[in-house]
Amino acid sequence: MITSFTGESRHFLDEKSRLSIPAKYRRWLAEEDAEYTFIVTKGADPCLIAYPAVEWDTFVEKLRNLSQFKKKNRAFIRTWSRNSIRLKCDKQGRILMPQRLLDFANIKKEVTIIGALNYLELWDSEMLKEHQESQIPLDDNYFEDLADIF
Amino acid sequence: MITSFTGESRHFLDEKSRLSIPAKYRRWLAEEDAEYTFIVTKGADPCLIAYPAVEWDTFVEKLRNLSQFKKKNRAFIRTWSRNSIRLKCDKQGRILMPQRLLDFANIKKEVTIIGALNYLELWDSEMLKEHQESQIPLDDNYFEDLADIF
DNA sequence: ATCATTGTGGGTAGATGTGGGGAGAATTCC
DNA sequence: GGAATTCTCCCCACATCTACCCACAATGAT
Repeated sequence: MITSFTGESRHFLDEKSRLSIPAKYRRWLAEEDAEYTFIVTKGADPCLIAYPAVEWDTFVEKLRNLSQFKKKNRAFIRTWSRNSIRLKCDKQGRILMPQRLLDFANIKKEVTIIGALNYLELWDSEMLKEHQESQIPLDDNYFEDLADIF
Repeated sequence: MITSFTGESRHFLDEKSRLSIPAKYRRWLAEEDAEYTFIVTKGADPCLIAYPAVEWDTFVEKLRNLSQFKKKNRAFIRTWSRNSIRLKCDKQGRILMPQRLLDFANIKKEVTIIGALNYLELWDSEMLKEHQESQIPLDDNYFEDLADIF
């Protein structure tokens, strides 16, 4: 188990589409992965998700066990896998972001990186603001539901 | 166990019907197979499948367990086997694609290569866009389904 | 105050994807 | 059987992309 990612920080894409991963997250990763490998994929929300390789491998293990002879499984693996890209930080701790993923999350220049326990969320800062406004507020009902878990 | 293939990339058949295999996939293969051998076969969907030799062997192992005394098994094995071709990358990392397979997948010029964990899918880019069943939209249902697996 | 760390910018060598010539092997045709 | 044709795969070429290196300002730590 990896140290949980928390907090958020604001970074900028440079002209070569490189994005610095905050040093604190890289450091947490270092126990498991000296090469700083992330798997970046499209999120359920309009943002990108970056999994440490170790986390992601546990998903893959399960997907591999799905039979290829079911159409639905094939489509599922295809969709999952084609959108997931294995990216290694360069010596400066940056990741080269494919344009396709940047477009999906509407990332232009300023990026907000959110530590979400076992993964990172990469948001276009503007997008995040808009998205928050349209979100369901975390009202009393939500916390009542949480009570079922804790 | 091989590193899982992920991501997708867009390549072009040249006039000699050669197709470059993305370097990242070749590199992942290199741990197992210094000769970069793939077994290419017709997919269940209208695309081609390229297995690393190692993956192919485990697959064959399973097929061998099917009884020859069932007509359907024989037909299946026959179809599967006759369409499977062992192809080696040339020194530039390209594979010479047999016309018969290209025709099956309707591959003209532009090819989308999808890393699908333990195999690669080769799609004609147009075909992939049109083939609805091959895609699962990244909507709420998709992520709900994910929850069933993980 | 000083020094190390971090995030960002940019030059450049090497890797990568694609095109095409040509030698030798394989196949076909007479 | 032997010649002609096709096929395969090597090589070289070259534009583009990647990831290294160095640099430096801003920040944080001692």
